Amino acid sequence: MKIPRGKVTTYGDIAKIIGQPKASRAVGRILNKNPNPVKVPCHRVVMSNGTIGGYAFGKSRKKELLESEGLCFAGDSVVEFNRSRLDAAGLV
DNA sequence: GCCATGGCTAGTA
DNA sequence: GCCATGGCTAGTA
Repeated sequence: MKIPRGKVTTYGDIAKIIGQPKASRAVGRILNKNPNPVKVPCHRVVMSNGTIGGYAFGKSRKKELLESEGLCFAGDSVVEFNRSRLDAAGLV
């Protein structure tokens, strides 16, 4: 919920924040079960290389949501990923 | 491309 | 044993 509209973060960054830097994959598994999608913006979590990552309702849906928040895609990659990426400090 | 990692589930006993 | 990842390495151009 600390990720604002128009910004994204990564599975790995969330793992680091919770003090378990190797748990990035587990973070994805948990987000997959998000009981309150959109409200809890799991669609704002992408891969460390700037590609879209997964989504329980399909990647295309995830892309739509992010585009509606102002992000752009080139294929499966977020354009200007480093500009839109929230750094770890922003999550604390 | 490989593999460590962590949370979970299906399937067996 | 699967997977909504990530980091590192070998091998190619």
